[in-house]
Amino acid sequence: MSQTDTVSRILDAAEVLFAERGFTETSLRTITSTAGVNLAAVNYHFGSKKELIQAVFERFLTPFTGALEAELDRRIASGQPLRVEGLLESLYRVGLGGLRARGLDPQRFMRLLGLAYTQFQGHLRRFIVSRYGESYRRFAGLLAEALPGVDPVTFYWRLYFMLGATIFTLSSYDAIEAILKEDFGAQSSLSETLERLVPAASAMLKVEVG
Amino acid sequence: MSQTDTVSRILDAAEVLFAERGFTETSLRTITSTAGVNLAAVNYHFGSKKELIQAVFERFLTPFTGALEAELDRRIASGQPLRVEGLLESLYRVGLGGLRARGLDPQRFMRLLGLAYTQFQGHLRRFIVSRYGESYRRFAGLLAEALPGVDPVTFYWRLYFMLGATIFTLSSYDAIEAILKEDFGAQSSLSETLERLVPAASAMLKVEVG
DNA sequence: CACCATTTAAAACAGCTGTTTAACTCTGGC
DNA sequence: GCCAGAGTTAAACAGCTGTTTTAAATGGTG
Repeated sequence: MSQTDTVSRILDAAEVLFAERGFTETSLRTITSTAGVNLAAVNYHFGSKKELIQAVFERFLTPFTGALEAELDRRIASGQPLRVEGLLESLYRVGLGGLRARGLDPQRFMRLLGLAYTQFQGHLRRFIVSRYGESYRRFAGLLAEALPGVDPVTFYWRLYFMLGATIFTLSSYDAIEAILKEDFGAQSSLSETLERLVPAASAMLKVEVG
Repeated sequence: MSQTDTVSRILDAAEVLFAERGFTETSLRTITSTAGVNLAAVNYHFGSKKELIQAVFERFLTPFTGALEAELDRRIASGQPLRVEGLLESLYRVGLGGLRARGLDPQRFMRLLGLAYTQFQGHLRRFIVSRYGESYRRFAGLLAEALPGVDPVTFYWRLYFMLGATIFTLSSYDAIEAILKEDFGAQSSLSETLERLVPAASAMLKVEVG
Protein backbone atom coordinates (compact mmCIF):
# COMPACT_ATOMS: atom_id res chain seq x y z
CA MET A 1 0.00 0.00 0.00
CA SER A 2 1.54 3.28 -1.06
CA GLN A 3 1.79 6.28 1.25
CA THR A 4 -0.88 8.31 -0.50
CA ASP A 5 -3.19 5.34 -0.25
CA THR A 6 -2.81 5.04 3.50
CA VAL A 7 -3.12 8.79 4.04
CA SER A 8 -6.26 9.19 1.96
CA ARG A 9 -7.83 6.02 3.33
CA ILE A 10 -7.41 7.47 6.82
CA LEU A 11 -8.85 10.82 5.71
CA ASP A 12 -11.83 9.12 4.05
CA ALA A 13 -12.66 7.07 7.11
CA ALA A 14 -12.10 9.96 9.52
CA GLU A 15 -14.28 12.30 7.47
CA VAL A 16 -17.24 9.93 7.53
CA LEU A 17 -16.86 8.95 11.18
CA PHE A 18 -16.30 12.48 12.45
CA ALA A 19 -19.41 13.69 10.60
CA GLU A 20 -21.43 10.80 12.01
CA ARG A 21 -20.33 10.87 15.65
CA GLY A 22 -18.16 13.88 16.37
CA PHE A 23 -14.49 14.13 17.18
CA THR A 24 -14.22 13.00 20.78
CA GLU A 25 -16.65 10.17 20.19
CA THR A 26 -14.55 8.76 17.35
CA SER A 27 -11.43 6.87 18.43
CA LEU A 28 -8.31 6.41 16.38
CA ARG A 29 -8.86 2.67 16.60
CA THR A 30 -12.26 2.98 14.95
CA ILE A 31 -10.81 5.16 12.22
CA THR A 32 -7.85 2.93 11.46
CA SER A 33 -9.84 -0.30 11.53
CA THR A 34 -12.50 0.99 9.13
CA ALA A 35 -9.74 2.40 6.96
CA GLY A 36 -7.97 -0.97 7.06
CA VAL A 37 -4.67 0.49 8.20
CA ASN A 38 -2.55 0.14 11.32
CA LEU A 39 -3.30 2.18 14.41
CA ALA A 40 0.15 3.80 14.46
CA ALA A 41 -0.30 5.12 10.92
CA VAL A 42 -2.30 8.12 12.14
CA ASN A 43 0.41 9.35 14.45
CA TYR A 44 3.05 8.53 11.85
CA HIS A 45 1.43 10.41 8.96
CA PHE A 46 -0.42 13.20 10.77
CA GLY A 47 1.42 13.54 14.08
CA SER A 48 -1.63 13.55 16.34
CA LYS A 49 -5.39 13.27 16.36
CA LYS A 50 -5.71 17.06 16.42
CA GLU A 51 -3.68 17.35 13.25
CA LEU A 52 -5.77 14.63 11.62
CA ILE A 53 -8.90 16.64 12.39
CA GLN A 54 -7.29 19.70 10.81
CA ALA A 55 -6.25 17.68 7.75
CA VAL A 56 -9.84 16.54 7.25
CA PHE A 57 -10.99 20.17 7.27
CA GLU A 58 -8.15 21.26 5.02
CA ARG A 59 -9.21 18.75 2.36
CA PHE A 60 -12.70 20.26 2.39
CA LEU A 61 -12.01 23.94 2.92
CA THR A 62 -9.17 24.46 0.45
CA PRO A 63 -11.24 23.46 -2.61
CA PHE A 64 -14.28 25.23 -1.17
CA THR A 65 -12.65 28.59 -0.56
CA GLY A 66 -10.72 28.29 -3.82
CA ALA A 67 -13.93 27.78 -5.78
CA LEU A 68 -15.64 30.57 -3.83
CA GLU A 69 -12.86 33.02 -4.60
CA ALA A 70 -13.00 32.11 -8.29
CA GLU A 71 -16.78 32.55 -8.31
CA LEU A 72 -16.46 35.96 -6.66
CA ASP A 73 -13.81 36.98 -9.20
CA ARG A 74 -16.17 35.95 -11.99
CA ARG A 75 -19.06 37.95 -10.52
CA ILE A 76 -16.91 41.04 -10.11
CA ALA A 77 -15.44 40.70 -13.61
CA SER A 78 -18.96 40.61 -15.06
CA GLY A 79 -19.26 44.26 -14.09
CA GLN A 80 -22.80 43.94 -12.78
CA PRO A 81 -23.50 45.35 -9.32
CA LEU A 82 -23.40 42.68 -6.59
CA ARG A 83 -26.75 41.82 -5.05
CA VAL A 84 -27.42 39.94 -1.84
CA GLU A 85 -29.28 37.10 -3.53
CA GLY A 86 -26.51 36.66 -6.07
CA LEU A 87 -23.81 36.47 -3.42
CA LEU A 88 -25.72 33.90 -1.39
CA GLU A 89 -26.40 31.90 -4.54
CA SER A 90 -22.69 31.94 -5.28
CA LEU A 91 -21.90 30.73 -1.80
CA TYR A 92 -24.40 27.90 -1.92
CA ARG A 93 -23.75 26.90 -5.51
CA VAL A 94 -20.04 26.62 -4.78
CA GLY A 95 -20.73 24.69 -1.59
CA LEU A 96 -22.97 22.30 -3.45
CA GLY A 97 -21.62 21.89 -6.96
CA GLY A 98 -18.02 22.88 -6.41
CA LEU A 99 -17.51 20.25 -3.74
CA ARG A 100 -19.48 17.59 -5.58
CA ALA A 101 -17.35 18.12 -8.68
CA ARG A 102 -14.34 17.24 -6.57
CA GLY A 103 -15.92 14.08 -5.24
CA LEU A 104 -16.65 15.58 -1.83
CA ASP A 105 -20.00 15.19 -0.12
CA PRO A 106 -21.55 18.63 0.59
CA GLN A 107 -23.78 17.40 3.39
CA ARG A 108 -20.82 15.89 5.17
CA PHE A 109 -19.04 19.19 4.68
CA MET A 110 -21.89 21.02 6.37
CA ARG A 111 -22.03 18.60 9.26
CA LEU A 112 -18.30 19.02 9.81
CA LEU A 113 -18.60 22.79 9.57
CA GLY A 114 -21.34 22.71 12.16
CA LEU A 115 -19.17 20.61 14.42
CA ALA A 116 -16.26 22.99 14.01
CA TYR A 117 -18.40 25.72 15.49
CA THR A 118 -20.12 23.85 18.26
CA GLN A 119 -17.67 21.22 19.43
CA PHE A 120 -14.99 22.35 21.78
CA GLN A 121 -11.91 22.12 19.65
CA GLY A 122 -10.13 25.40 20.20
CA HIS A 123 -7.26 24.33 17.95
CA LEU A 124 -9.71 23.75 15.09
CA ARG A 125 -11.30 27.18 15.30
CA ARG A 126 -7.86 28.78 15.35
CA PHE A 127 -6.73 26.64 12.41
CA ILE A 128 -9.76 27.57 10.29
CA VAL A 129 -9.61 31.28 11.07
CA SER A 130 -5.88 31.55 10.35
CA ARG A 131 -6.11 29.54 7.16
CA TYR A 132 -9.41 30.65 5.63
CA GLY A 133 -10.27 33.87 7.46
CA GLU A 134 -9.21 35.95 4.43
CA SER A 135 -11.83 34.38 2.14
CA TYR A 136 -14.45 34.79 4.82
CA ARG A 137 -13.68 38.46 5.25
CA ARG A 138 -13.77 39.04 1.51
CA PHE A 139 -17.19 37.47 1.19
CA ALA A 140 -18.50 39.34 4.22
CA GLY A 141 -17.15 42.60 2.82
CA LEU A 142 -18.89 42.15 -0.54
CA LEU A 143 -22.11 41.23 1.22
CA ALA A 144 -21.87 44.37 3.35
CA GLU A 145 -21.38 46.47 0.19
CA ALA A 146 -24.59 45.00 -1.20
CA LEU A 147 -26.40 46.20 1.93
CA PRO A 148 -25.59 49.92 2.05
CA GLY A 149 -28.50 50.79 4.31
CA VAL A 150 -27.53 48.47 7.15
CA ASP A 151 -25.21 49.74 9.84
CA PRO A 152 -22.05 47.63 10.43
CA VAL A 153 -22.91 46.18 13.83
CA THR A 154 -26.40 45.17 12.73
CA PHE A 155 -24.93 43.72 9.57
CA TYR A 156 -22.51 41.50 11.46
CA TRP A 157 -25.18 40.20 13.80
CA ARG A 158 -27.35 39.38 10.81
CA LEU A 159 -24.40 37.71 9.12
CA TYR A 160 -24.21 35.39 12.12
CA PHE A 161 -27.95 34.85 12.00
CA MET A 162 -27.55 33.84 8.37
CA LEU A 163 -24.61 31.55 9.09
CA GLY A 164 -26.55 29.98 11.94
CA ALA A 165 -29.59 29.33 9.79
CA THR A 166 -27.41 27.83 7.06
CA ILE A 167 -25.05 25.71 9.10
CA PHE A 168 -27.65 24.53 11.59
CA THR A 169 -30.19 23.56 8.94
CA LEU A 170 -27.81 21.91 6.53
CA SER A 171 -25.89 20.02 9.18
CA SER A 172 -29.17 18.53 10.41
CA TYR A 173 -30.51 18.23 6.88
CA ASP A 174 -31.11 14.49 6.96
CA ALA A 175 -33.01 14.61 10.24
CA ILE A 176 -35.20 17.55 9.19
CA GLU A 177 -35.90 16.05 5.79
CA ALA A 178 -37.00 12.79 7.45
CA ILE A 179 -39.44 14.65 9.72
CA LEU A 180 -40.97 16.65 6.85
CA LYS A 181 -41.28 13.52 4.76
CA GLU A 182 -43.15 11.76 7.53
CA ASP A 183 -45.47 14.68 8.31
CA PHE A 184 -46.19 15.92 4.78
CA GLY A 185 -44.96 13.16 2.51
CA ALA A 186 -42.87 15.87 0.90
CA GLN A 187 -39.66 14.65 -0.63
CA SER A 188 -37.14 17.48 -0.94
CA SER A 189 -33.58 17.81 -2.09
CA LEU A 190 -30.61 19.73 -0.81
CA SER A 191 -30.71 22.12 -3.76
CA GLU A 192 -34.42 22.78 -3.16
CA THR A 193 -33.63 23.64 0.44
CA LEU A 194 -30.94 26.06 -0.68
CA GLU A 195 -33.48 27.65 -3.04
CA ARG A 196 -35.67 28.26 -0.01
CA LEU A 197 -32.73 29.51 2.00
CA VAL A 198 -31.61 32.20 -0.48
CA PRO A 199 -34.75 34.39 -0.33
CA ALA A 200 -35.27 33.73 3.38
CA ALA A 201 -31.71 34.66 4.34
CA SER A 202 -31.74 37.64 1.96
CA ALA A 203 -34.90 38.98 3.54
CA MET A 204 -33.32 38.61 6.95
CA LEU A 205 -30.21 40.53 5.89
CA LYS A 206 -32.13 43.30 4.13
CA VAL A 207 -35.05 43.99 6.44
CA GLU A 208 -35.51 47.62 7.49
CA VAL A 209 -36.62 48.16 11.06
CA GLY A 210 -39.05 50.97 11.63
CA MET B 1 -24.70 17.79 53.74
CA SER B 2 -28.34 17.05 53.01
CA GLN B 3 -29.45 15.08 49.98
CA THR B 4 -30.93 18.04 48.15
CA ASP B 5 -27.68 19.85 48.71
CA THR B 6 -25.63 17.14 47.05
CA VAL B 7 -28.07 16.73 44.17
CA SER B 8 -28.25 20.43 43.37
CA ARG B 9 -24.51 20.93 43.83
CA ILE B 10 -23.92 18.24 41.23
CA LEU B 11 -26.48 19.80 38.89
CA ASP B 12 -24.94 23.25 39.33
CA ALA B 13 -21.44 22.04 38.55
CA ALA B 14 -22.56 19.82 35.66
CA GLU B 15 -24.55 22.63 34.08
CA VAL B 16 -21.60 25.01 34.05
CA LEU B 17 -19.07 22.41 32.90
CA PHE B 18 -21.28 20.90 30.20
CA ALA B 19 -21.96 24.36 28.77
CA GLU B 20 -18.26 25.19 28.84
CA ARG B 21 -16.81 21.98 27.40
CA GLY B 22 -19.53 19.65 26.18
CA PHE B 23 -20.73 16.34 27.53
CA THR B 24 -18.07 13.87 26.45
CA GLU B 25 -15.30 16.29 27.33
CA THR B 26 -16.56 16.67 30.90
CA SER B 27 -15.77 13.75 33.20
CA LEU B 28 -17.71 12.76 36.27
CA ARG B 29 -14.55 13.29 38.30
CA THR B 30 -14.35 16.91 37.17
CA ILE B 31 -18.01 17.44 38.01
CA THR B 32 -17.86 15.85 41.44
CA SER B 33 -14.62 17.53 42.45
CA THR B 34 -15.85 21.03 41.49
CA ALA B 35 -19.12 20.24 43.24
CA GLY B 36 -17.18 19.08 46.31
CA VAL B 37 -18.94 15.75 46.50
CA ASN B 38 -17.87 12.16 46.18
CA LEU B 39 -17.49 10.55 42.76
CA ALA B 40 -20.02 7.83 43.49
CA ALA B 41 -22.70 10.41 44.31
CA VAL B 42 -23.58 10.87 40.64
CA ASN B 43 -24.35 7.21 40.07
CA TYR B 44 -26.08 7.02 43.43
CA HIS B 45 -28.44 9.95 42.89
CA PHE B 46 -28.87 9.95 39.11
CA GLY B 47 -28.06 6.40 38.06
CA SER B 48 -25.70 7.22 35.22
CA LYS B 49 -24.02 10.07 33.37
CA LYS B 50 -26.74 10.00 30.70
CA GLU B 51 -29.43 10.51 33.30
CA LEU B 52 -27.42 13.34 34.84
CA ILE B 53 -27.33 15.06 31.45
CA GLN B 54 -31.10 14.66 31.16
CA ALA B 55 -31.60 16.01 34.68
CA VAL B 56 -29.61 19.13 33.78
CA PHE B 57 -31.90 19.72 30.81
CA GLU B 58 -34.99 18.99 32.83
CA ARG B 59 -34.10 21.70 35.33
CA PHE B 60 -33.89 24.19 32.47
CA LEU B 61 -36.64 23.07 30.16
CA THR B 62 -39.44 22.52 32.65
CA PRO B 63 -39.51 26.15 33.86
CA PHE B 64 -38.89 27.38 30.33
CA THR B 65 -41.74 25.51 28.66
CA GLY B 66 -43.98 26.21 31.64
CA ALA B 67 -43.38 29.95 31.35
CA LEU B 68 -43.80 29.79 27.58
CA GLU B 69 -47.14 28.00 27.85
CA ALA B 70 -48.34 30.59 30.38
CA GLU B 71 -47.22 33.42 28.10
CA LEU B 72 -49.03 31.87 25.14
CA ASP B 73 -52.17 31.45 27.24
CA ARG B 74 -51.96 35.12 28.19
CA ARG B 75 -51.56 36.20 24.56
CA ILE B 76 -54.50 34.11 23.45
CA ALA B 77 -56.68 35.29 26.35
CA SER B 78 -56.02 38.91 25.35
CA GLY B 79 -58.15 38.23 22.28
CA GLN B 80 -55.83 40.10 19.92
CA PRO B 81 -54.79 38.26 16.74
CA LEU B 82 -51.37 36.61 17.07
CA ARG B 83 -48.60 38.19 15.03
CA VAL B 84 -45.22 36.72 14.15
CA GLU B 85 -43.25 39.43 15.94
CA GLY B 86 -45.34 39.02 19.06
CA LEU B 87 -44.82 35.27 19.18
CA LEU B 88 -41.07 35.56 18.74
CA GLU B 89 -40.98 38.26 21.40
CA SER B 90 -42.85 35.94 23.74
CA LEU B 91 -40.40 33.17 23.05
CA TYR B 92 -37.36 35.33 23.65
CA ARG B 93 -38.76 37.24 26.59
CA VAL B 94 -39.60 33.98 28.34
CA GLY B 95 -36.18 32.53 27.51
CA LEU B 96 -34.49 35.61 28.88
CA GLY B 97 -36.57 36.92 31.75
CA GLY B 98 -38.42 33.77 32.71
CA LEU B 99 -35.24 31.83 33.27
CA ARG B 100 -33.45 34.70 34.97
CA ALA B 101 -36.31 35.08 37.40
CA ARG B 102 -35.72 31.50 38.44
CA GLY B 103 -32.01 32.04 38.95
CA LEU B 104 -31.05 30.26 35.73
CA ASP B 105 -28.53 31.70 33.27
CA PRO B 106 -30.16 32.17 29.84
CA GLN B 107 -26.88 32.11 27.93
CA ARG B 108 -25.96 28.81 29.52
CA PHE B 109 -29.39 27.57 28.59
CA MET B 110 -28.78 28.48 24.97
CA ARG B 111 -25.37 26.87 24.91
CA LEU B 112 -26.84 23.68 26.30
CA LEU B 113 -29.68 23.79 23.82
CA GLY B 114 -27.19 24.18 21.00
CA LEU B 115 -25.26 21.22 22.32
CA ALA B 116 -28.39 19.12 22.53
CA TYR B 117 -28.85 19.58 18.81
CA THR B 118 -25.29 19.18 17.63
CA GLN B 119 -23.65 16.75 20.01
CA PHE B 120 -24.31 13.12 19.39
CA GLN B 121 -26.45 12.19 22.33
CA GLY B 122 -29.34 10.27 20.84
CA HIS B 123 -30.82 9.64 24.27
CA LEU B 124 -30.95 13.40 24.91
CA ARG B 125 -32.80 14.22 21.71
CA ARG B 126 -35.32 11.48 22.47
CA PHE B 127 -35.71 12.71 26.04
CA ILE B 128 -36.36 16.30 24.99
CA VAL B 129 -38.79 15.42 22.22
CA SER B 130 -40.83 13.07 24.39
CA ARG B 131 -40.90 15.49 27.32
CA TYR B 132 -41.27 18.87 25.68
CA GLY B 133 -42.39 18.13 22.12
CA GLU B 134 -45.96 19.15 22.95
CA SER B 135 -44.99 22.73 23.84
CA TYR B 136 -42.83 22.94 20.75
CA ARG B 137 -45.69 21.82 18.50
CA ARG B 138 -48.07 24.28 20.11
CA PHE B 139 -45.72 27.20 19.52
CA ALA B 140 -45.02 26.08 15.94
CA GLY B 141 -48.76 25.75 15.30
CA LEU B 142 -49.50 29.28 16.50
CA LEU B 143 -46.63 30.65 14.44
CA ALA B 144 -47.96 28.86 11.37
CA GLU B 145 -51.41 30.40 11.96
CA ALA B 146 -49.80 33.83 12.00
CA LEU B 147 -48.34 33.09 8.55
CA PRO B 148 -51.39 32.13 6.49
CA GLY B 149 -49.73 32.80 3.15
CA VAL B 150 -46.84 30.40 3.65
CA ASP B 151 -47.29 26.78 2.58
CA PRO B 152 -46.61 24.16 5.30
CA VAL B 153 -43.38 22.71 3.95
CA THR B 154 -41.85 26.12 3.35
CA PHE B 155 -43.00 27.16 6.81
CA TYR B 156 -41.26 24.26 8.49
CA TRP B 157 -38.03 24.82 6.65
CA ARG B 158 -38.12 28.47 7.69
CA LEU B 159 -38.91 27.46 11.24
CA TYR B 160 -35.65 25.50 11.25
CA PHE B 161 -33.83 28.45 9.67
CA MET B 162 -35.16 30.59 12.53
CA LEU B 163 -34.20 28.06 15.18
CA GLY B 164 -30.74 27.76 13.63
CA ALA B 165 -30.20 31.50 13.62
CA THR B 166 -31.36 31.75 17.23
CA ILE B 167 -29.59 28.79 18.76
CA PHE B 168 -26.38 29.23 16.79
CA THR B 169 -26.07 32.92 17.54
CA LEU B 170 -27.02 32.80 21.18
CA SER B 171 -24.94 29.75 21.99
CA SER B 172 -21.89 31.53 20.56
CA TYR B 173 -23.02 34.86 21.96
CA ASP B 174 -19.92 35.52 24.05
CA ALA B 175 -17.55 34.79 21.17
CA ILE B 176 -19.47 36.93 18.67
CA GLU B 177 -19.86 39.77 21.14
CA ALA B 178 -16.10 39.75 21.78
CA ILE B 179 -15.34 39.98 18.05
CA LEU B 180 -17.76 42.86 17.49
CA LYS B 181 -16.38 44.68 20.50
CA GLU B 182 -12.85 44.40 19.16
CA ASP B 183 -13.75 45.44 15.60
CA PHE B 184 -16.27 48.20 16.32
CA GLY B 185 -15.87 48.95 20.00
CA ALA B 186 -19.58 48.22 20.22
CA GLN B 187 -20.74 46.91 23.52
CA SER B 188 -23.99 45.02 23.20
CA SER B 189 -26.24 43.05 25.48
CA LEU B 190 -28.16 39.85 25.10
CA SER B 191 -31.49 41.67 25.08
CA GLU B 192 -30.23 44.04 22.37
CA THR B 193 -29.28 41.05 20.27
CA LEU B 194 -32.74 39.58 20.73
CA GLU B 195 -34.21 42.93 19.64
CA ARG B 196 -32.21 42.56 16.44
CA LEU B 197 -33.25 38.96 16.08
CA VAL B 198 -37.02 39.53 16.26
CA PRO B 199 -37.38 41.66 13.10
CA ALA B 200 -34.70 39.68 11.23
CA ALA B 201 -36.28 36.30 11.97
CA SER B 202 -39.78 37.68 11.32
CA ALA B 203 -38.73 38.93 7.90
CA MET B 204 -37.27 35.54 7.12
CA LEU B 205 -40.48 33.77 8.10
CA LYS B 206 -42.76 36.19 6.23
CA VAL B 207 -40.93 36.82 2.97
CA GLU B 208 -42.93 36.23 -0.20
CA VAL B 209 -41.02 34.74 -3.09
CA GLY B 210 -41.95 35.97 -6.50
C1' DC C 1 21.70 -7.03 -6.59
C1' DA C 2 22.35 -4.50 -2.37
C1' DC C 3 21.50 -0.47 0.07
C1' DC C 4 18.84 2.65 2.92
C1' DA C 5 15.09 5.54 3.90
C1' DT C 6 10.24 5.11 4.09
C1' DT C 7 6.43 2.70 5.63
C1' DT C 8 3.93 -0.86 8.21
C1' DA C 9 3.23 -3.86 12.08
C1' DA C 10 2.37 -5.61 16.89
C1' DA C 11 2.81 -4.64 21.44
C1' DA C 12 3.16 -2.04 25.34
C1' DC C 13 2.66 2.50 27.68
C1' DA C 14 0.54 5.51 31.15
C1' DG C 15 -3.52 7.73 31.99
C1' DC C 16 -8.25 8.47 32.01
C1' DT C 17 -13.19 6.84 31.61
C1' DG C 18 -17.95 5.41 33.84
C1' DT C 19 -19.42 2.23 37.11
C1' DT C 20 -19.53 -0.88 41.18
C1' DT C 21 -18.37 -2.56 45.61
C1' DA C 22 -18.19 -2.80 50.49
C1' DA C 23 -17.41 -0.48 54.56
C1' DC C 24 -18.63 3.49 57.00
C1' DT C 25 -21.39 7.57 59.04
C1' DC C 26 -25.31 9.81 60.00
C1' DT C 27 -30.20 10.69 60.99
C1' DG C 28 -35.19 10.02 61.98
C1' DG C 29 -38.67 6.95 64.16
C1' DC C 30 -39.83 3.83 67.84
C1' DG D 1 -30.87 4.48 73.32
C1' DC D 2 -31.15 1.77 69.52
C1' DC D 3 -31.77 0.29 65.05
C1' DA D 4 -33.04 0.43 60.07
C1' DG D 5 -32.25 2.86 56.08
C1' DA D 6 -30.47 6.68 53.51
C1' DG D 7 -26.27 8.87 52.36
C1' DT D 8 -21.35 9.10 51.92
C1' DT D 9 -16.72 7.48 51.33
C1' DA D 10 -12.38 5.38 49.45
C1' DA D 11 -10.91 1.83 46.70
C1' DA D 12 -11.00 -1.10 43.03
C1' DC D 13 -12.97 -2.59 38.56
C1' DA D 14 -12.61 -3.48 33.57
C1' DG D 15 -12.26 -1.13 29.50
C1' DC D 16 -10.96 2.35 26.49
C1' DT D 17 -8.06 6.47 25.15
C1' DG D 18 -3.96 8.72 22.36
C1' DT D 19 0.74 7.94 21.90
C1' DT D 20 5.34 5.63 21.69
C1' DT D 21 8.51 1.98 21.03
C1' DT D 22 10.84 -1.59 18.72
C1' DA D 23 11.13 -4.51 15.04
C1' DA D 24 10.01 -6.15 10.55
C1' DA D 25 8.88 -5.42 5.78
C1' DT D 26 8.76 -2.76 1.68
C1' DG D 27 10.15 -0.29 -2.49
C1' DG D 28 12.81 2.83 -5.20
C1' DT D 29 17.88 4.05 -6.30
C1' DG D 30 22.85 3.51 -7.04
